[in-house]
Amino acid sequence: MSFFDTVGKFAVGSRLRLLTEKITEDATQIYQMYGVDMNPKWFPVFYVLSRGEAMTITAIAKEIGHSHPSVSKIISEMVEKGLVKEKKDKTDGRRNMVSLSAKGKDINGKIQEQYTDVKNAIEAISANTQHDLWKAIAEWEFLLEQKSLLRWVQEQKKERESQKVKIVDYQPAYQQAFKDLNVEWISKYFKMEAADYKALDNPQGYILENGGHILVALYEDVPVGVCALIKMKDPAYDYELAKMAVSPAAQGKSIGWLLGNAILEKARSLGATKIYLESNTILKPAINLYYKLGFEKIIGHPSPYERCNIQMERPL
Amino acid sequence: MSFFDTVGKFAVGSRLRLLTEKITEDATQIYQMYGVDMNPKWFPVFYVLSRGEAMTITAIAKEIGHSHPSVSKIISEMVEKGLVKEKKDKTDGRRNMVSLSAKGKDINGKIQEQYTDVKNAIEAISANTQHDLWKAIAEWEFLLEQKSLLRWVQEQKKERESQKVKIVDYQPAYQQAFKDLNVEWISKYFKMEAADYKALDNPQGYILENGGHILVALYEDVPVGVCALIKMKDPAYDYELAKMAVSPAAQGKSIGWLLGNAILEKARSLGATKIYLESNTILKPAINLYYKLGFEKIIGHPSPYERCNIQMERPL
DNA sequence: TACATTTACGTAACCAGTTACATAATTAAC
DNA sequence: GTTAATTATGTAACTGGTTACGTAAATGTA
Repeated sequence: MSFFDTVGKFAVGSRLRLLTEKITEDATQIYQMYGVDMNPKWFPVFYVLSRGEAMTITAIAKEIGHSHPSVSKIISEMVEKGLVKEKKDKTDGRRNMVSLSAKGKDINGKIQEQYTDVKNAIEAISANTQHDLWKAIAEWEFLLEQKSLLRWVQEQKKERESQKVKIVDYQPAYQQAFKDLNVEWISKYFKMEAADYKALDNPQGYILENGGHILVALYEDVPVGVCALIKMKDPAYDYELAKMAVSPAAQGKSIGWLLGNAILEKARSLGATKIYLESNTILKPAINLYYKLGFEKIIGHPSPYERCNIQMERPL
Repeated sequence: MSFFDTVGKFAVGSRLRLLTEKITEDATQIYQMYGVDMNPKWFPVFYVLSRGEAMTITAIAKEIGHSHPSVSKIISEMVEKGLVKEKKDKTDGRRNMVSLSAKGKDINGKIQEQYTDVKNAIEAISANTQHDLWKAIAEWEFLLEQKSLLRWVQEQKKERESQKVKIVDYQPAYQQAFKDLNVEWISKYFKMEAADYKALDNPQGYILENGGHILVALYEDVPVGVCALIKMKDPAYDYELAKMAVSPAAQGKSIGWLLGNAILEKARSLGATKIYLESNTILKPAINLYYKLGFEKIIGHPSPYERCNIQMERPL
């Protein structure tokens, strides 16, 4: 089984499963050794009931981390063996109150020595290791509770992919992409307006030659995001951030974030001290991004666009 | 799920199972995220085949640590999906040679980025822990390979129980036990002889009053083992170790060992320098015990007992 | 007070593995 | 050259869990 040596950590799951099996396989014999007539899989249920209180199926399930049907099955097996007894709750007809029978309590007495021996055996094994399995499990449980493995992997993917993104200056070859990417979202959520066409059909004349700038995000050399910095007439601001668009196919690569930061950097290098933008609150991810980039909501600035219902600014 | 906090290490198995589940549950979604049309459970098989060589079912099973029927099922599922192809071995008609199909190889290309992201994710999780799960698993695998959990527990049990054994001096109240325990094994393997009855019916007159000693092992105050030190006439020896018997019901508690050591200690305190015994080689556990106690085989000493075919001595 | 929602729980079907068993092909032994 | 033992594989049945679903009781709400 050289498998794990070569495949590495990709197969933690498989490896854990095999270890679990190895640890579990002797369980039946161990119970026999102590003359305890119990199925190992009943143990967690047995244990929580051994405290004496009657419990409902779901309460047991929750405590031991099983599904309720699993507990339901275990209980009916234990009832058959006479280890536990069931009793309908008088005040709540749904509840099935389960508790240890006399025989169950008797077994609980016998099992105490087994507890200590197994516990000591596991501690003896641990004493022979450098790395504490028990504590490591607890840490993993905690970390995966906070953030699932899926999320951890997603972050790695995003990280790796964002390193493949290059932010470059606009060139005439990107005009089509600049238009297409913007038309895509504008026509999805709103209607294209006259001002849109002016800027998108002729970014050269309408944006760049008026002192503006455009940045393009390339993913594997394909333009997947654009963003413009438009020179404003209003003396309170230097530039407006506008025409920001990211291809839906390239989501999850932090392209908006990279583009936004690059454009702020560009503005800074041009000596700007305050950037303006306008948007619409139905574009939640965009608004979120703007907040993350340091923009703050302002009120009372007029807009030529019908679709805008929020204005923001970002001091540099 | 406070369960594990209170039950402690007795439930490692359960706890490992839950962690395995938690790690495994996202696997399907992770494959989806990378557009890889593969069932997570196929992965180990897929991985070993991705090295390019055609392999038999059993070779795969052995390498990944599954049973062969498991691999057999996985392969037929993968064949159905077109990921692998089967081919009967020409020189050995039993063998089913399995290898990746073109489609399988294609997926192998796509999956590479997934490998690195998952590996990095797991390393990122590990970096947030104090205790290294991966290394801890490897250590446990190794230790359980050497000695199963059952054996570890057995040792703990023996250790604990042997602490409940008390070795005490003979008293008339133990005469019945002294006789019964000896009759039990003698009549099981041989026939009771005249010399046996003399010693067992009257240990007081036959052993103690002739300068001998008897020790009794009590387990929870019940006599479960006996052993006598009989004064010898032969000037070469001080005492003979004889009439050692341990109840079969009390096996596995090291009683023979404790009794043997106590009797040697007693002999030493009496100033003896050499102990003699005779036995029969069909009593393998007994002979083993004598060797462990430091006895060595000698030849050419006459015995009054028919059943003896081996003589041993132990210098003190 | 009636109706929708939630909760408790059992049953059924599924899942990913296992062991047990049967069969065919190969290899070893007399 | 038979016959016995071993090996490779597939099929069936089992295991210890799950999710999906249905029903009845309790609870919340208009």
